Amino acid sequence: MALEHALLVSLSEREGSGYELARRFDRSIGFFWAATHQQIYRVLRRMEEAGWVTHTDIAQEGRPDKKVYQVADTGRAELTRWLAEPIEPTTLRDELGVKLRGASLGDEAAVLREIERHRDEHAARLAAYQAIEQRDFPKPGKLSGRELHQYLVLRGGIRAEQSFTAWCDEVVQALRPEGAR
Amino acid sequence: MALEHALLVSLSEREGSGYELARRFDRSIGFFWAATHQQIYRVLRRMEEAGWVTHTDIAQEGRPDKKVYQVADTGRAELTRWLAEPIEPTTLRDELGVKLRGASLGDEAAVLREIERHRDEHAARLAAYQAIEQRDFPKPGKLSGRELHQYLVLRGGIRAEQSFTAWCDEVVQALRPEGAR
DNA sequence: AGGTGCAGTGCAACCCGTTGCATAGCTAGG
DNA sequence: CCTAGCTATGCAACGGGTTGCACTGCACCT
Repeated sequence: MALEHALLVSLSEREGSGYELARRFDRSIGFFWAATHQQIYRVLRRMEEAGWVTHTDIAQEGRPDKKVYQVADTGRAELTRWLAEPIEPTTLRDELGVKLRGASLGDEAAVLREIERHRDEHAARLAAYQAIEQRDFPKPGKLSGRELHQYLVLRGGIRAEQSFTAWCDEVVQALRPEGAR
Repeated sequence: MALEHALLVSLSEREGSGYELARRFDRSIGFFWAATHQQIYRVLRRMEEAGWVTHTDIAQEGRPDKKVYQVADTGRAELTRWLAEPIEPTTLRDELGVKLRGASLGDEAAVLREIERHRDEHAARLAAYQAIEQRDFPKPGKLSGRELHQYLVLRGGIRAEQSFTAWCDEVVQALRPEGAR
């Protein structure tokens, strides 16, 4: 149920097409809620049927036309309603833990390499998030309102990636063969 | 695709019924991959059709009969194959980030209370995991093989909960109204 | 000249997971 | 005595998400 509301949040900040929303997600709400263009298109249509958003067709030169969506009153009301509603705390969901748990039933060295690969990928994401932090929020102490919320969401992404890479390092340290230590 | 393999890992350690597996998940692999009994029953049946597992009916007194599943050779081979295969690094997926991101479009105080509630829940999980750590792995330096892997998975759960509660605290600190600081 | 990549929308099929419900008998507590 | 909760399995329906594919036209690189 969260994709609808994530789209409402994003469209409340600025109207946009499905394609634009997909790219925005990659850079911000996507830290907490990823989505493909397919899904976004489908959900936008459903939301329009429900009257939460409306769209305007925009003709472009040299590019395909696009549908720019705006939040309607009903959508704003729905978002407010949802924000006040409690949600279930989530649990981690990562296949890597399953692999590690089963490592002794297969090629343990391969699992270890996989963990190193994931560590590198998460470290790269961490670096990307930290670059955004430095560039867009150089003085976090002065923020308030919407900007402060955006910053705190980014902080969540940073903390998650830090913690994951640190865990991978712990695992690699513990499993690296004796000779390599 | 990971539930099948999580079940294979768990059944490789010890045979068991769907019900037992559901409870085991709550205490170990569940840190990384949660599952309901419904899903487990369905997947076990599918796995049996594929020849990965077999079951024995066990009659019990005063309790319903149960189906105890064992891993077959094909299942063992499949698990080994999967363990060597690369998987995609995951991204965080938590509605709470979406709510925080949209907080200024609704009742901000309610969102803050929700974040505090989640912090408490995650802190409780952290405490539960740490209790398991103390009880089952008092001397982690001496572990190796399967036990070491189990311990490291638990460490992943602990780190994730620590990092999440710390993030919630950061958010609460930053958003708490001036007077309350 | 040809391939890659971006911008833009969309269909169809599938898989995974959740929710609500049903059944059944035992045990423990109020 | 009755209700709640545990053990144990399962059906049916739905909703969310992923994957593969299709079409168009421009820009850029080799």
